[in-house]
Amino acid sequence: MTDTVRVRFAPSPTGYLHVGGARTALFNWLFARRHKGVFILRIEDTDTQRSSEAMVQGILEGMHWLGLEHDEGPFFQSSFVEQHRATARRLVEEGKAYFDFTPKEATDDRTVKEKIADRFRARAEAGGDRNPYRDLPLEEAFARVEAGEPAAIRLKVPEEGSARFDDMVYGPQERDYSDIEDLVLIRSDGHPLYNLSVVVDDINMGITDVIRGQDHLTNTHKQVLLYEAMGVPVPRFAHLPLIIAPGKEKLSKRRHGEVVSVTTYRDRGFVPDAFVNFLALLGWSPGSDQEILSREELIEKFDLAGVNKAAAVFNFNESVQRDWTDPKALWFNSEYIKSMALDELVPMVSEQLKRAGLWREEYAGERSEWLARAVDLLRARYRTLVEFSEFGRPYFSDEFEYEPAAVQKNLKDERLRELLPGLADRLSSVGQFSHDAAEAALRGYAEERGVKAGLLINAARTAMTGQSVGPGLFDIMVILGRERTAERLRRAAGLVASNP
RNA sequence: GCCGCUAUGGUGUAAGUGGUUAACACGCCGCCCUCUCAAGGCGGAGAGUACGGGUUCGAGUCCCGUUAGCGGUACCA
Repeated sequence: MTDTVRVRFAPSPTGYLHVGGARTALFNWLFARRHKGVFILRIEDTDTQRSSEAMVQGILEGMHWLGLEHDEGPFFQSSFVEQHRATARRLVEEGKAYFDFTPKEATDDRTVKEKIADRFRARAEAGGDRNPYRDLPLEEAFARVEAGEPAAIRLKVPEEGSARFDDMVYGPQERDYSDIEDLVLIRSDGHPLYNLSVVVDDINMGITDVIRGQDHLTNTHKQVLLYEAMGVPVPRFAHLPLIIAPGKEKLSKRRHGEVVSVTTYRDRGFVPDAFVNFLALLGWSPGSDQEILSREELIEKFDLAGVNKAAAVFNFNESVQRDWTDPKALWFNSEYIKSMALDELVPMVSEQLKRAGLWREEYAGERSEWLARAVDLLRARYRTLVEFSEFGRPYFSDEFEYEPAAVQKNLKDERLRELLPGLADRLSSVGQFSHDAAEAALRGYAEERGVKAGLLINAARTAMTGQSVGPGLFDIMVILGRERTAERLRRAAGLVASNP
């Protein structure tokens, strides 16, 4: 037990990195870091039909964005197929596996479930006899293979007794051998299959702890059988509860699309640490009330004993635009945005401004301090980075839209047509253009003209940002500066509604 | 069909070896603050622990059954 912990994340590149995969990767990474072990990335690309290079890139990108850097790899399973074949062949020679000459059945993946049911029924009618090739003499079997007859290789599962292993999350697991079919190790076309490949690779990579989704729980018995057949020690296993869709439906890439893809969260303005924090608490708890946990705290507190057994609902809501994903994920993000170190936030916002075409070179130079102030002013009211370039646009550009509802609400009083330019003049004359000076000037002007300060304040906010909501007006004025303030106030006079 | 896993407010989770009115967070509602919206502060509604049986002085915690959801059962991964 003093051996170095070695874990791996082994996605198959048949799709983008989704939240379930990301959570599995995260837990492996946390476990490795917690135990000062090694985190390995292995791409299981043996399904050549469905795997693609683009998906490999997508997975790598997603992991990099999440900050889950691997210590070894990426290894590609496809480069180990010779070894997989050799292992299977050796098992045949040792009498632990056998050649099956039964002609391959055509499979169409769309109807597998029905096929399985059909097969079960047929088997029950036939009396459930076992494979006739199971006990074919070795010489005869090899002779037929030499002669070119296609054969799959299957593992000989014991006829009586049961397989068992102890799962670090789900506890002791037992399954009758009679419920396990002699699994195919190598297809008749020579292609190694999943259960064989993982086991061989995990052995080669010295994996000590296999941490993966619960969808592999029952198949683990087959893998344990394989370890035993090869005469090597069985690693520890930990299965993670699955992440499911609202309504406790299963998560489907097809149906739920990009809302479950990690890159969507990157593109829609999530802070990586916030998303990691959210993911960590989906199926795991530190056992305390603490919700906000830094990466370091996560590593320090991570423990498989705190992993929950029930599937966790990822509560996204595709139908509501501003609440497109799990509200708690959004809350974590806004929490990070408003309380993380400003000098970490500013580069993220800068990146967003670049993407939106709002970046100016001065922000990196003489205006860097101004940028930090602007970000600090806005951060408490935004939930994603993207909002800095959307709702935040008027702060970074002179070209922005006036929201009709805001204009309607705050620029409808006809007196404003004249008051706004008047206010601009008044503000131009204040000495130091500060928050307090601007406020004094505005309030004084309002009193002189016999209008409520609120009228001017709300009108000015809409005049300056096109919006009816936002930071305190005088903060807005200071951040935009005297010239822009005056200019926007004058410009907006033209928007004041003419007589209703 | 068969095998397995799971089941605490709408969601994520707490409640060491069974022991007072089931806790926290998100979300929701209200109040305060206030030039608006957030943020922040304060308060509230919302579960009697899927259902039904047991065991026990006592069960969210143990046992059995039912139901539901999910997973597996492939010459997919």
